[in-house]
Amino acid sequence: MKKGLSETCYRFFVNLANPTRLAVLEQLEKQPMSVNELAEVLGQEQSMVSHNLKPLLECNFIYSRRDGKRRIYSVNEETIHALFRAVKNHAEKYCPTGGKCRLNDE
Amino acid sequence: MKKGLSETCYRFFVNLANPTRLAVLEQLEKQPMSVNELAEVLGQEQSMVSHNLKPLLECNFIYSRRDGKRRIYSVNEETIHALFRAVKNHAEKYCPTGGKCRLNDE
DNA sequence: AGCTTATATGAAAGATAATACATATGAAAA
DNA sequence: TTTTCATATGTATTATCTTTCATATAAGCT
Repeated sequence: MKKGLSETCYRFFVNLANPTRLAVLEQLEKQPMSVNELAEVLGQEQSMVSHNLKPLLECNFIYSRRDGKRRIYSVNEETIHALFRAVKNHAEKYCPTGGKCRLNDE
Repeated sequence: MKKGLSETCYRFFVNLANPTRLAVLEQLEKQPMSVNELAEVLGQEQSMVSHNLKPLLECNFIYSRRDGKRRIYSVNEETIHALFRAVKNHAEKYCPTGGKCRLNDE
């Protein structure tokens, strides 16, 4: 198990399989912002957002830079945009209901 | 939390964030096969593979058709190929070590 | 019908991750 | 240098997913 591409994919998808982290990415796609701003926009605690930023940083899904005592996070457009587009394409064709979607019977 | 694209993405990525399911997809990309064949190739129990096929089916990542008493599974090339390519692209640029990869410091 | 092979399902146990709370670090201003 | 604001980290609890084992369904053969 877990060999080759599978293993890379695993780390990749585990990282993305989290509502907070996805919401963070969605926000950061709109504009770069700090942890506190993210926390406020998402209605989550600062520590929780911070915890979730870490794995996103480690896999280079987002970047960060200092700005005085704040730290501004921005998204890796290239990867994230390609990814979200792939999901969107799939969803439009195969998940019409948005929920459980078993189009093909038998 | 979990609104709009985020929610769709969540179901999507949770489904993929599993080594067994990824290995299944990787195998099915090579060729369509049955549960028992998958189980043998992957060195996993039949029931476990079967359990993991279910969510993949529900999200239309794979298809299935009867073949006598067997059931043959095949992959949704369109979605899965696009996805794996996106991961591969990202990995080549941002995950040189394959493991924890924090390229940008500060 | 009864037997065999193939696959799916249920449920409990075990493993893993998410969350909240408390606290620590870090940067800048007074 | 102490105070304040911003962010990060440690840890324990809770929640969630994975896996295994036992069993059920399903199809075809004798």
